[in-house]
Amino acid sequence: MTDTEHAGADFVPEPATSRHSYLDSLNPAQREAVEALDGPVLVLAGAGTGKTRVLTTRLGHLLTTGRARPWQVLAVTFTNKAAREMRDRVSQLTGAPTEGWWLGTFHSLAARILRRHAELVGLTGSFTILDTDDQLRLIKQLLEAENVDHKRWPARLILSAIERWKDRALTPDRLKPEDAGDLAGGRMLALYSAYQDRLRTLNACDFGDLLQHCLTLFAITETVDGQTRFPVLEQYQDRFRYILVDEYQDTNQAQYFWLRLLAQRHRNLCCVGDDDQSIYSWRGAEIGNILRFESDFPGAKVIRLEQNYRSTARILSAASALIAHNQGRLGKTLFCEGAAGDPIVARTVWDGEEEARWVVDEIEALERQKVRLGDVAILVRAGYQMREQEDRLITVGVRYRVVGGPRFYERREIRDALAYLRVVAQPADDLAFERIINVPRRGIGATTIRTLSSFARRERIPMTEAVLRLLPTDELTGKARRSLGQLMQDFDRWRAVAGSRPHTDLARIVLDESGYTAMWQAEKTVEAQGRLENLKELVAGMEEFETLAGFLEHVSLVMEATEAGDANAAAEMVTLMTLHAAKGLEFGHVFLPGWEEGVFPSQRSMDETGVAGLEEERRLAYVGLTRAKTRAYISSAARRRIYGMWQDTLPSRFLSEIPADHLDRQSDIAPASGFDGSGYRGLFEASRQAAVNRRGPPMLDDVAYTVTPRTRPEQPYDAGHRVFHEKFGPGTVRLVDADKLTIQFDHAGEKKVMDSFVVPLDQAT
DNA sequence: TTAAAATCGCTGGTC
DNA sequence: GCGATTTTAA
Repeated sequence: MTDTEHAGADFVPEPATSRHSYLDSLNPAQREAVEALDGPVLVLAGAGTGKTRVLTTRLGHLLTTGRARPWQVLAVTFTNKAAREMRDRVSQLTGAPTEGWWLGTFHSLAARILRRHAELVGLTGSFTILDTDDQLRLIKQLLEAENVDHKRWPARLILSAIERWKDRALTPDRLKPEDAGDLAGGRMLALYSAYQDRLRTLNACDFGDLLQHCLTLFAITETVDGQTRFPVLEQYQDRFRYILVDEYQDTNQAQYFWLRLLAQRHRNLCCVGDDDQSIYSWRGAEIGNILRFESDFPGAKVIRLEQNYRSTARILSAASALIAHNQGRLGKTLFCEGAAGDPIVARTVWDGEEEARWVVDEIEALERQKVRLGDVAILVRAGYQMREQEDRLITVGVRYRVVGGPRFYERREIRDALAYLRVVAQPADDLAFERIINVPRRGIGATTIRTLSSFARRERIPMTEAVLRLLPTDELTGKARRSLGQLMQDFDRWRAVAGSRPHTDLARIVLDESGYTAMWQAEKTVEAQGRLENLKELVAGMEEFETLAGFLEHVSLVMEATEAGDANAAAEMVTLMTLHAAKGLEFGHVFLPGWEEGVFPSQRSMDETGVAGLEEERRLAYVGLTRAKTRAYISSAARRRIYGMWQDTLPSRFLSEIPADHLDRQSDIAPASGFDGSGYRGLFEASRQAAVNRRGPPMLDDVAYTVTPRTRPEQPYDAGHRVFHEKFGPGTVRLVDADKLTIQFDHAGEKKVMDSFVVPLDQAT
């Protein structure tokens, strides 16, 4: 391995015998978690028990004691934010340089491995990473090509089926027809295969592929002296002497395989997580991974972090009592040394509007008590609950921010600009090409695009290649033909620029010469003005990166939201977000509106996955409560307008699962009847699915990679043959030049066309 | 090609 | 009941 990984070699670690002052401030369990370096370790870190501290200290400890060099440690997180935080804190702790560390998200680390061996899975090192938009566009095309009713089987649904399979490391060849059921009218497996084929043609990956292709690489074997070896896998197994994983309860099956294979050699795998905070099953997370840890890794040491440093005793007991209603959990007993604190306010109000009024009134009261607004959060179950909270906050004039809004890189102008750059960097990136082919307007309409894409698909070539092949023919008509010719020339020129000038210059040139900037300038609206600003910001943001490819990778893997407001302003704003978005955060005062049956727990979640769904909702409630340091406020409305219809609602069963003496029950209306689950129980049983009782860990067996041969129907034509062309009608072949035919059409004159556009006349019926 | 009309769907959302 | 997307009409 030749790269910058040895940059940390000049860092001299302390001898292992010296005292490490950073250990002194840890409690015994934390200290044990930091010092148990060898063998498999599971750190069960309850909410607010100093998990991040343990993770970073452990990582620092590995390096300071000289047990491992930075490039021998693999540290994996789920989000870029977590990775950044860990990187910052460890380098602060050890003073070691951070280059060359294998610290990052699953996807960025997998991409790093994959880029080095891309050829082995049929990609090149410059492969593109697609986002959801690209994926959906691709799937829509495939649905059309496969003649699937896209009303009945929306692209979103097809995509999520594919993603769930990838989460479980199920490639198309590992699926049986019954796995797909009647999805896409029985065409689902064909669609999945076609999707993968198409990605390979595009030299592209989706996020799932980053992991999946790694597994394929790891499964590559060779025979040396009659012994089976795994050349790629062993290389990384040898390298990573210590592996550290954050949020292990959120790992999916593919990630589990990936970790397990990498850890097999040194067996120094430390996973940190909390089964009670597993709230992502709907995107493939397997709580079973953490529940099974001890049996997966025999001899594993399990360390429980149970001392909570965040919340009051009241909040902690309430949350513990609530989560105790779950069956499938490893079990922890959280305790704290702080004050008992106030009971949780549980208020019943008449409707949603009144609820919002109450929440904001309470926030104003807190403000009068000198509580900073930055220390207050409103956590909702679903996005649709945000509006009425926002309305009220605006009416009253309380400053707030919404976490999880639209992101910088998801804005239209940014995606357009990136699409141009992607095509420059990678001519085979059809999805990017299609995005900008007629932006700004160039007179290339739906018909032209359909011609191009069907030709490209038939020939198994990228669209830009299809354009080049069709340009010298008459398949393309006047306006479209001229603009496409121009566009191809432009891209050639830009690619030359890419080789000679800095990529920020390239971006300016491309946006300018393509007419893209002009397009927004022509629109004299405030919105267009903002878009131009964003484009400037994009180009400015590119400065940080050395290469265009580096920048593009950053964009696809690190999709960061740019902060709209200043950081100092954020300190004085109420935070409004979903419970999911709140995981890992803490606030002095937490408002939890909408605790009603059907809303929270969400009816849909219970309908779809029964008891498992309910337990996940309960974990979400646990996450919500444990975000609060000093006070929590729960509210439920007696009726609520859902999808425009008024519905009477019952208080959430979660309220009745919190011991009454921890609650300060307040009500504006007649006392609400508590939840009595009797009517529901049968339903839950009936809809219980096999989600939980999955058997032992499935093993990764050998997956051989096969290249799909390029198939091209042979259609030998000769001068004199009678043929039929969809657009030009019947004609006679005059000249044959490889796949290009010159044909004298009966009604349309002489044209040059591609052979694949015509059929022998006797077949045309 | 654009604008109006109709339709859909509606839990969570990182990489 | 609302907003985004898609279809249809001009």
